Amino acid sequence: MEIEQAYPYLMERAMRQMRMVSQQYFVQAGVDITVEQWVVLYIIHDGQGLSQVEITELAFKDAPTVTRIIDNLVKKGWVYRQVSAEDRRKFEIYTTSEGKAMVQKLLPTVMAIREQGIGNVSESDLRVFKRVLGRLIENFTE
Amino acid sequence: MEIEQAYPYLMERAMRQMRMVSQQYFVQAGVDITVEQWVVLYIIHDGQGLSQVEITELAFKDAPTVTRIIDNLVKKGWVYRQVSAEDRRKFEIYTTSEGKAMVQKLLPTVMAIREQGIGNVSESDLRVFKRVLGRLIENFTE
DNA sequence: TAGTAATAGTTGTTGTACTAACTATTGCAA
DNA sequence: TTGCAATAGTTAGTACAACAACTATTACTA
Repeated sequence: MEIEQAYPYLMERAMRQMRMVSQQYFVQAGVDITVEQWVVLYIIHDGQGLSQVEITELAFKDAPTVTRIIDNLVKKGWVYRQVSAEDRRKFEIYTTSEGKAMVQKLLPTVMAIREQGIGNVSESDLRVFKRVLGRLIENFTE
Repeated sequence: MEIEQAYPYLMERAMRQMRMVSQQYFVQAGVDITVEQWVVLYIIHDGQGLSQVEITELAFKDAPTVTRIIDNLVKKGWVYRQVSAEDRRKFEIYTTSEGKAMVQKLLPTVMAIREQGIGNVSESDLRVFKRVLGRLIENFTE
């Protein structure tokens, strides 16, 4: 069937495999966290005090999704919201010490996952791969 | 921020852009269908009489998801289930004439979308791109 | 400065993703 | 042939994705 050779299908499949493997590793590490939660937690950890809009842009997700993921991260005690002093519409989002510990705990796993995916891919192929991804993003941005 | 250069982030972003653009084109074509519904509809159209398990494997989705997508396609009158004569646990799934018409209507759009994504990518870069995707799939399949 | 537009974030709805638990049917083996 | 494992599919629960509608606050403009 021709669809199996189409690049969107291959991308979908690769993403799903990667997500499944990541989730398994998180479970093995004894941490109750989803891949999406990890992405947002890492962004918050890396940029302490970001607003939700800024997180939205960095995570490339929409505002309601980010609201809910942060809700979940707050419930788990890993991040907290603080109303901005300059603009009371805004929150500044920070990691708690538990959140920081979680990032430190998972970071090696995340790096290992990335490496597992492209360990046997040459530098030049990886460059081409990223270049094509960049083209796709451009070509689908009106 | 380093995360923006990581390949999983780029893949996520490219997929999301592509999905958004596809959805817009479907709306412009005046058809109420999601990208996932399109994928499943196309597979059913291409392989008349497939069981849900077979569709599950081809679409690379899980069984409950396929059940619900087919439910939605049935509601829209594009496909129907028929209990298998040999194995009464199974359904054989077929497109209705409306379903076939829908595939014919959308196929050019789908091809155009694919082309829009990689129109300015060289043949050799595309080969490398697909090769790396294949590696990723292998590397994340235990 | 009053009125309105823009911005930040939330809530609700529908559809999909994943897991687990379930029913119905079939296949296999003691 | 009974009993149990495997298979096909569904249902339930939680989380994320996309869209629309909403509140609260800030910024702009006549």
